[in-house]
Amino acid sequence: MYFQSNYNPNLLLSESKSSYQDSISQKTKQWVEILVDCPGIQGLYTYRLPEETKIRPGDIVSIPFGYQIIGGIVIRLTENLPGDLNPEKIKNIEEVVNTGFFPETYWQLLEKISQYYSTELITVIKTALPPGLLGKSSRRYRLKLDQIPTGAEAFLSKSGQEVLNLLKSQKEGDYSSSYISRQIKGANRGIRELQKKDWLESYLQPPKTISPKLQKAVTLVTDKIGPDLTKRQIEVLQILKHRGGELWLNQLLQICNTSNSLVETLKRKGYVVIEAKEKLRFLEEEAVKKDQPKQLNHYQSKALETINSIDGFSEILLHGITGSGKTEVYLQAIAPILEQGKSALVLIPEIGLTPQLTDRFRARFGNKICVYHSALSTGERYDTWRSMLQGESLVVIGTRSAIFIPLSKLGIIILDEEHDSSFKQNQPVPTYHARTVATWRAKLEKCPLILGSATPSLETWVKIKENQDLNQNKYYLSLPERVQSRPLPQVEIVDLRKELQQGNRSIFSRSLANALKKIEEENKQGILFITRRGHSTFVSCRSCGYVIECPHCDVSLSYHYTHKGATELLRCHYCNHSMIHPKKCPECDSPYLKFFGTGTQRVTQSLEKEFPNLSYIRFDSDTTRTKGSHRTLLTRFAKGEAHLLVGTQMLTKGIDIPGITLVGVLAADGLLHRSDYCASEKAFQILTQVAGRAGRGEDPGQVIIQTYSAEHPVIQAVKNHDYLSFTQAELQQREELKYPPYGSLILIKLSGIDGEQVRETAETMADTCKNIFQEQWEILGPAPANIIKIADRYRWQILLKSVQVQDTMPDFKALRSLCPKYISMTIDVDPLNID
DNA sequence: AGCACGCCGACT
DNA sequence: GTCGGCGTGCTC
Repeated sequence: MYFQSNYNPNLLLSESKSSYQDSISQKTKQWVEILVDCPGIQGLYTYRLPEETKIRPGDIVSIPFGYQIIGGIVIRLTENLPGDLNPEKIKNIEEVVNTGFFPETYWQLLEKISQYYSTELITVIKTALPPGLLGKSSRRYRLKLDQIPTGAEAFLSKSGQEVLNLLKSQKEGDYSSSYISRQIKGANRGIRELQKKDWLESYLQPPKTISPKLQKAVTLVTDKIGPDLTKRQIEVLQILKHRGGELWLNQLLQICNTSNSLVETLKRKGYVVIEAKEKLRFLEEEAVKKDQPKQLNHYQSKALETINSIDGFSEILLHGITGSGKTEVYLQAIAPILEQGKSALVLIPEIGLTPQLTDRFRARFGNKICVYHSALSTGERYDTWRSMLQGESLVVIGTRSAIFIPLSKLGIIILDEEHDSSFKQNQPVPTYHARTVATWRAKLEKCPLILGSATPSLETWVKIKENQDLNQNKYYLSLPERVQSRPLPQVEIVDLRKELQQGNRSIFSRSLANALKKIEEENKQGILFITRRGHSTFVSCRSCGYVIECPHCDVSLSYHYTHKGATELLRCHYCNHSMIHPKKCPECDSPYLKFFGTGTQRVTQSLEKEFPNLSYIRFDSDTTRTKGSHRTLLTRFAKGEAHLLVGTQMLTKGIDIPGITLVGVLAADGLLHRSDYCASEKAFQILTQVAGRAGRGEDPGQVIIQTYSAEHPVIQAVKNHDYLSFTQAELQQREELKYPPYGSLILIKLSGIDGEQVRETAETMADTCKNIFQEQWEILGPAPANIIKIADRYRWQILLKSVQVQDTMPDFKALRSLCPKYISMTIDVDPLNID
């Protein structure tokens, strides 16, 4: 009964073991796998389920663990004891603390991820749950006051006396172990001494599963103003009403400059209620001015109409050109969801880069907005998770990892900029793609999933656009027009080869130079976009050609500029090794050691020289490292403090500043020539996105793209704003080679200290792969990775390619057992980067 | 995280 | 010899 309501066995877990079943068979399942979770340890342990106790996955329990009692989450019930555990040693579950915290489908989702991405369930859980979500018991000490004789100090060591005196200062003689240790150094000795004398007892305080910071909130419960109110009381009520009917008590007192007794009277008279609520940090975000839903254009309202008509699971591609008002559609699609008391999950590529977007959500939904991303402090993240426990309807805006937030009653999932590669996790396993996980989650929660983009990924395009007629759960919605029918910017392509032939050695072509002049004269604003190719700002000797390389990786070091007068540093982008920029060439002693490449700094130097009157703001990873600096820089720019914003990749996302009339791309080539199968797609997306920053206001936009490959199909497609023919040409190539979205890829990555050993392992593994996976997978490699050494580890890889899309991945157990301990092996399912 | 177990130096 | 330092490893 417990799991059947939302559980369709054919949906996700067809090949899984019997982990979730109805409660009738619970009798035979006396073993429970529990996720033990406190700072320091997070792992699965098996416990015995006492008879008569009923639990289901997701319940929070307290369990004995070692010498303490801690909190845990029930993951699944099993019949057989895993591994070689001795049944005698297994302890009972102590108590069920909380039931129904996690949505029923949550564990099915995690298990699906575990299977598809070939990752241990526990690793998936660790990725999904913030550590220390549950409390653990704390050790406390209490004096046995009646046993302590007067003058006891005389029998004690110095440490013992200190502990005794500290405990005596508390009226119960009771303190936590951590408090005592903090107050007295070497307290352990004293504690043991007192215990030995039987003057002290120790006990465990059970975990407080939820340890909310409670604070009193005042809520208005009626609108009428009765005759029983004093003038001052009416004033306070009106202030409260004006502020949305609910405030923290201390805030109210401060704002109204009044006292507790007045509010108590209001409570007694039945105008307000005071209740202790969990204090949540995100509610204290600065207030943003409320805004109202905007008038939609024809396409927007048609899209919204379709979205609103959907009930249950469906995948919607919202293909809206840059500036077409996708966000407004999201906002109005979410509003009815909240009215139904449900929640919405909004995933975006990077929070820091899009303060404008979160502001717009705040302005519309106020404190129902909750922002979640990986840069949150543990405390902040913990708060967000705890607030889910409340079951309130919320709008969570977050990055990739927010797909794991356990919102109950999820009403809609939105992935904005769905083509963005930051939705894919490359580094630790599971190498999940948030878009893929979102599809599963929407399916499980029976809610719509909106994928929004100006340049949809080919996967999404094929999946939804080309299949929309076959499957009623798929919708293609198009916003082909900018809001208020503003035109897309003119895109001009400048061939840098011709510039050079005609004697222009500046990094600015004549076209771009003219446009910059115009910006200066007319006091407009623009963006200069630099495509940084991995390690473009390498340092090389002009005399002997020596290039300074990282001693640990197979790459050249990049020159890093922080600020004027700072030590000049060279840094490795891969292992973060850094060294002081040498004055002379280490090889030939020549002083002509210079850095090459078109980094941001190089551009700003040229800018200062050629256009001394143009002011600019640098916007790259060097200037935006600190928290909130994106916002600061963007606000300054939006206020018109500078003519130009000069930066890299980051400029492509979420910048919506009406004043921008010019977008210049200095050298598009860095994006064009890469070995990845999806290089063209990415280049097209990035260039289209930057171009789309221009002309969002009253004045029309202009885009100038400088390149050495003017005839490249990507460049031509960007020039013509032609998503469709670019996509068709690209898809044809993919189909011929059976690359995604027409086939599946799995990348097996091996690395180790000894290059020869890694190579050998890679070879035996590739042979094994050929034996066991041959029927469905073509095995490419082994081959050394593009950058063969990173952080002193040599890297080899094997690529598995399937000529059809696979939705279950092969079992890699046999392969894993072939991997020696000293070689690390990761399996990247649906890799985006194959370098 | 705790706590035990175990292996080394300084003391009644 | 033993007490107590802390380095290592386990907790179903």
